[in-house]
Amino acid sequence: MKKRDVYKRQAKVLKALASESRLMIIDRLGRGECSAGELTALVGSDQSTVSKHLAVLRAHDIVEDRREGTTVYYRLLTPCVLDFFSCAARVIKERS
Amino acid sequence: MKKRDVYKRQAKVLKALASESRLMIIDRLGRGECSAGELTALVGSDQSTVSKHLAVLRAHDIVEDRREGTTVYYRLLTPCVLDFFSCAARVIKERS
DNA sequence: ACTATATATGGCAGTATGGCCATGTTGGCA
DNA sequence: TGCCAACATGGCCATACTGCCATATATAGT
Repeated sequence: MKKRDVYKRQAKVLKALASESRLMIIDRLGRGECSAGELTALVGSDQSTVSKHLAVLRAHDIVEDRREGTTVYYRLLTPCVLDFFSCAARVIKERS
Repeated sequence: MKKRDVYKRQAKVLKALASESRLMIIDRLGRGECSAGELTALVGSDQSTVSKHLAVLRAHDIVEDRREGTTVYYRLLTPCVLDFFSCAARVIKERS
């Protein structure tokens, strides 16, 4: 693959994560599966807003969902996204 | 600091990186200092566009600049941002 | 002071993003 | 079938981003 395309794909992943709300969701899912409802309460935005954030994460194969009755449970599909937290923490620490 | 603020700061860092052009710049700077002109040629966008990307990276203390005559040289101020590349690569690999 | 080179900035247009409200869909249960 | 609960989706608005062009700034050389 061309190097340019690699940058493009990496930028897409970063964009999918670059949101305060989505980081909250990912951090929570890093501690285990969780329903959309709980995530909505956690983030504190409108239910539709959180659902859209979840759609973004799904579209990027960062999370996957599982329906059980009327409840939809989400979990991390690529747990290594959690590594970004330590990276970001290092950056924030290093520059301050 | 409140957890919420941590997410906000991390999201800002990720946003600063979440751009194909800025990833190209960072990757290049990871291999050593480089002038704004060279970076412009590398990215291939208008000179003003690249200059603005550099301003974003400066504003987030990801790069710093050094003037020598009329030429401005950039270098990574927080080299650990390079870790994001391996993180992103892992994510892309893990989900495919 | 004048000119050329290297970079930065202001302004604009098109597009994307994030939030909300309203509505649609799906599943469980009477 | 009817209804409620849990999510998802469409539409809309305000704001932010990205690219370009034009212009401003800074430094060197004449």
